[in-house]
Amino acid sequence: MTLSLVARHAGVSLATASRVLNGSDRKPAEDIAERVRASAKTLGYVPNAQAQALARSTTGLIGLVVHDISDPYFSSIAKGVQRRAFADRHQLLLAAADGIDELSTVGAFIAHRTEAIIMAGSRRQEINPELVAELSRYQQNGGRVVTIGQWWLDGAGAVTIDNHNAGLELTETLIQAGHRRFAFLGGPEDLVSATDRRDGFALAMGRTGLVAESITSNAFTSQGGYEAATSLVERRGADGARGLTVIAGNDIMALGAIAAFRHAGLVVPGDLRVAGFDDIPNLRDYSPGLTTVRFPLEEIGVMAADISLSHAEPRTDRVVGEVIRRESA
Amino acid sequence: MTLSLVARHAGVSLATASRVLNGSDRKPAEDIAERVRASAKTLGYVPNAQAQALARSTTGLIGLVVHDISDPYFSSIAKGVQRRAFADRHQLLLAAADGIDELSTVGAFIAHRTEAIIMAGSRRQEINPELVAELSRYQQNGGRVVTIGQWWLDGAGAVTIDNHNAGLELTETLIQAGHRRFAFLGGPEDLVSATDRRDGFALAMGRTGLVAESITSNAFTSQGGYEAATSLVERRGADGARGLTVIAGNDIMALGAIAAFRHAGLVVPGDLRVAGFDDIPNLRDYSPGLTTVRFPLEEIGVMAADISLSHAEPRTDRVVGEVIRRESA
DNA sequence: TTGAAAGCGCTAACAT
DNA sequence: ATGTTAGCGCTTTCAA
Repeated sequence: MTLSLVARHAGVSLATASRVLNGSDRKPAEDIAERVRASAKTLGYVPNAQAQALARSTTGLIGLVVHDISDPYFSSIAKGVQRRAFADRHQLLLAAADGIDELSTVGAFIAHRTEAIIMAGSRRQEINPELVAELSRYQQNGGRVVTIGQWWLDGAGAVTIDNHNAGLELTETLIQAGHRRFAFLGGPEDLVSATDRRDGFALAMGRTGLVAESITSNAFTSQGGYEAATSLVERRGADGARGLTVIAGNDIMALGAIAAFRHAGLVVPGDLRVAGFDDIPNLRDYSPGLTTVRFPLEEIGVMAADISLSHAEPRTDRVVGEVIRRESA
Repeated sequence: MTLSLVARHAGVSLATASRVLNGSDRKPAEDIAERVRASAKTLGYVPNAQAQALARSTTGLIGLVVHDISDPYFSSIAKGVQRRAFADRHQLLLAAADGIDELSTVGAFIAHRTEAIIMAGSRRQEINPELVAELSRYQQNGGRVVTIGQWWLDGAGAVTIDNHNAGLELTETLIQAGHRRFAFLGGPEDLVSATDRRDGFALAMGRTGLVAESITSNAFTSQGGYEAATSLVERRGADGARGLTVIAGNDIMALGAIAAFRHAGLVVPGDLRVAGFDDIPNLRDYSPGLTTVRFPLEEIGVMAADISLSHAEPRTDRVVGEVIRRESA
């Protein structure tokens, strides 16, 4: 079903049919318009977005690249992005970039002429220069880039997450609450968000003259947290671990760590304390309640989409976390 | 940057440039090809997927509609779909359909000429006839539809999940293990997957001559489970609830229910037992370990994408659950 | 107000 | 093996 078929069926020109069916400033007469709509309805006309995109040179597409959509951190963000995009009649192209294929993923988005590309949490210590080049060219051609986590691309918008401050505040809060012996079960060394959290932790420690009993680096997953905790217990023995306050790189690592401690016969918060970051959904169901730093994940997605869709200068929105004390620490 | 610019820069025809850059059976000479590739590279050419789609009348897009992408059930499925689609150089259009906008969502996908539409878990007791009409027409025009959960559309492919059997087996397993007093905290009445699980439960009860002490219906969310459990305790008192085996409509309801029981001073599995369905990711971290019926969520996504991309007759794959006993029941 | 026609960037016959 | 050209379905000047 094409527009010209509809036009013929309604006995009008292509141009007129286009004007009544797919918006325009010029408004055809109401009787004509009605006839066209009727024809469209009976023929089951659905506009071809591809053809429209070609003619208007704008696609109504926005692209989101995440590390792992099954990670609650990213799926919460995705939900926000999708909601905001949909409200603006835009469609969401979703891709996962588990590292190496980031470039080809972005390439695919560019091929599809997405109006914006949102990069969630992929800021590594050393950014792939090819990626930067690709995204920069994309921007020069009118594409908009929004990064989530940190700002790391010239000319791009961003929703920055103050991980350093989160690490600092969480640690200070716990120190003020009387905690003294700390271990940090951090995320990957090459992820800026992970090292920022760790550095914030280290700063708080330094200010108080405390020294961390252990600082490790593992995957940002439940398994990563589990392994980090397991090896911590192996190295120090259950008795050595007792009394520690363990800060994990994020909530799912924290949950994995707690599971590992439990398997090692250690009870949280009885034997040791654990805290995380993010406040992922449904944490309320978890026992013990996890002490964490809350970030409004879905809202972050909305903000990123907002910047994507805006016509103004790309802006940077800052998000600061809020320490949430629960039972685990 | 357009193909014709590249062609001119390389001193060849549009057709030749197209052949070397974007596959074709006809293979231009290697020296020519090299020249074209070089030009494309220096000019930073990226094919316009829209134009290609128009010319080839195939978009390389597949659409996925889920209820809520932040629900681990759906995000796991989405991960599988995305992975499989990406492996076939296809892009994923993701949309959330919290009920009413299902039709417009599907409409948008059709406008974008997705090659297939995967509908995850939206099978309601009474299907919107407009939705069916829209999808049927889509299929007649060459689109492929795959439903996840149940098969409910003529001519569509499906990955069916045997919820009835899951409810049956889980209940029978628990009965054999000596459980006698059951309550069922089900999902929404209008969702077939929810009622199928409940019916399987009821069948197992009937076969053994047992009668459920309570059967309720709430939202398929942690909150739904929490409320169902809370009202159960309110109705029967803590003592009345003690000794019950509570089967929830899915895992997140089960976790919500356990939290509610805990807040009511009841311990699982000490005071009562709880089980769920799905085996969502990271359940291992949860304590007590949740007894559930495992479905290979990510694999289900892969299967659905597989059917979407296949050129053969749309098929229906059946997935049966596997009862996983853990500590909670 | 309505219509005719020139693209948008690319593919795929069809010619050469 | 390479080039010419007619579309793909739609928007949008420009004329009427």
